[in-house]
This record gives sequence, C-alpha cells and structure tokens, in this order.
Amino acid sequence: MTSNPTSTSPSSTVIRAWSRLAKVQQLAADAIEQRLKAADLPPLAWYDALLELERAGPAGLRPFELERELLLSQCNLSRLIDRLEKEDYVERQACQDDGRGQVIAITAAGRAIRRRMWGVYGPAIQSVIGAHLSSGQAAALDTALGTLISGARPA
Amino acid sequence: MTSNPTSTSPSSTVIRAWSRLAKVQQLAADAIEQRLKAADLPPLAWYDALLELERAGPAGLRPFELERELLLSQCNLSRLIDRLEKEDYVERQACQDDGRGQVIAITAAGRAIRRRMWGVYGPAIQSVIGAHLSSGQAAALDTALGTLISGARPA
DNA sequence: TCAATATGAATGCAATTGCATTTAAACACG
DNA sequence: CGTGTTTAAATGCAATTGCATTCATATTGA
Repeated sequence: MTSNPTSTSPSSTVIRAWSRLAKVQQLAADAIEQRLKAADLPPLAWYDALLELERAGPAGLRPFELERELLLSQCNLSRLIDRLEKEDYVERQACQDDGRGQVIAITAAGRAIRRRMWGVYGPAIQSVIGAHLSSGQAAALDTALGTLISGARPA
Repeated sequence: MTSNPTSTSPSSTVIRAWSRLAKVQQLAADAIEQRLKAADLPPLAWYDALLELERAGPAGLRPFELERELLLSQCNLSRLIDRLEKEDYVERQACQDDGRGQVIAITAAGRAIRRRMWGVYGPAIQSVIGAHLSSGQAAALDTALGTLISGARPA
C-alpha cells in the first residue's frame, strides 16, 4: 500500500448521511421499543435472538454463532440467554461435539412469543419506515445499505 | 382517515432495509467507539453533545433543548452533563429567564476535545461508510434517510 | 392572592452493558 | 502422555441506562 485512504476525511454528504443514519435508527428503535413495551412484550433484542434461533431450526445454534449474527458481546449474549432461558423461550443443551460449549434451541413458547412480537414489530416498521418511502426509494435504501454491510463485514 | 395504513405489514424490501439499517448503524458505531477508545478519547455521545453546544455558540442551550437534539432521555442527559461538567468540558449556568432551569455552555476545553475527537471520528466515518460508496450512492442514501427523518419527526 | 397543575431538572434504585478475569475443555506439539 | 496455548462460556464489578419519584419554580385560574 502506498497510501492510507481510510484516514482521509469524509465528504459532507457522507457525514450527513451517517448522522442521519444514526438518527433514523435511534428514532425507529425508540418507537419500536415503545410499542413493544406498551403491548407488554419483551425488548427488540429478544426478537432478534429468537428469530435467529427459529431460523436455525431444531439443531439450534452455538452461543458464539449467535454472537456473530447479533453483533453482541460475548458476556452480554451470555446474559441475554440467561433471561431467555428464565422465561423458557430457549433451552441450553450440552454440546455433543465440544464439551466446553452449548447448543441453544428455541422452545415452542419462544416461537409463540416471537410471533406475537412480530404482530407489533412488523406494523411498527411499516409506520416508522415503510410508510414514508415509495417502493423505489425503499429498494434504493436497501441496496445502499447492502453495499455498506458487505463492505464492513470483511474489514 | 378512512383506514389505518400504519398497521399494515411492511414489504419484504422494507423489512430488509430496516434490518440492514440497524446492522450498519451498529457496525459503524461499534467501530467508531472502538477507535475513540483506542485513542483515549471520550465516547461518541460526548461528541454529539459538544457539537450541539458549540453550534449554539456562547448563549448555550437549555438541557431540554439538548435533550430533543440528541434524542436522549431527560435523566440520561442530566447525567451526561454531569460527566461533561466533571471534565470541565461544559459549564452549568443559572438561567435568567427561568429559575427552574439552567443554561449549558461549552468551554474552551470542550471545544478542544471535540476537535481532537473529530480527528479520529471523521476518518472513522470515512473508512466505515464513505469508502464503500460512490458519491452518487452516498447522495442517494442521504436523500432517502432525509425523507425518513422528515417523516418520523412530526409523528 | 392562593391553590392546583405543569414544567425543568435531579436522584434513588433496578436492569443492562462493558471490561477484565476466571473456569473448563480442546488443541498443539515436544 | 504432559505442558502451554487457544477457545467457549460464565461471572464479578464498575459504569451506564431506564423508570419512577422528588424537588423547586412557573403558570393558570378561581
């Protein structure tokens, strides 16, 4: 490498895009959390975890796999699993292949609560995001964000 | 109103856009925080507060004004100001007009640390966001997010 | 004027997060 | 084998957040 392009300053468009990105995320997440709480449902983070586990099927997932999917720190995930387990939404099973590890599997109650959460979460997404964008705009946003994710991943 | 469009479910594009939005924000914020910490600088939230106060000029801002700008809860803002004040980055002044209130003003040290933070923060934005987008893509992203903010604001 | 209410800000306490360390099992290799 | 290193997960502790309450001052209206 002959230069260090990652140390240059961003354009004002990029700065504003980032600051808007953070603000939209915050506004949307706050609104969604608020609706979940109003419906006496668990917080968003539980949904994400339960969704990943449901997608993983009966085989479940190792905590370290969930950690990567959810972008959670190891200790926070460990305690999120504690809370989910306390409500019987997930089960900790001993891992056959690796005596240090576990396998986390969603329970029927976990699937049920995730579905109930979606009943609030889905409409909330629509009202905070979807309702304000044409389908073309939504697709453009989705594409740009997809580019950013592929860029950030391997870094 | 003859119907309730905010209660319908989002399209799969909107769902994916939202989930990517949250993920990008998380990845970017984590990376930025990490760089700030590596440079022994305060967290991102301090930057946002200091920037608003610097923009407000010598007149300063009332806490409840900052609260709206920063999307922070009242009690969290109160304690953020505590921390900033402890480091002499801001000053709490009695408010002339309103005996209940205060005016928060940035200090010279506050301006200095904000500037130092920008030296890390700016390049971090570039490397996480700017470097992965053409200027056209950045403008499109910025525009779409701008639409969302104006939509979310009055709601 | 004064009682009732509303608003700006702080604070006590529980829940959550972040950080560092710890425990236990797997690997690597002499 | 056996020692040293790495990896999976848990845990103690400090810092931060969220929630509800509190305190003080403003505002309103009888």
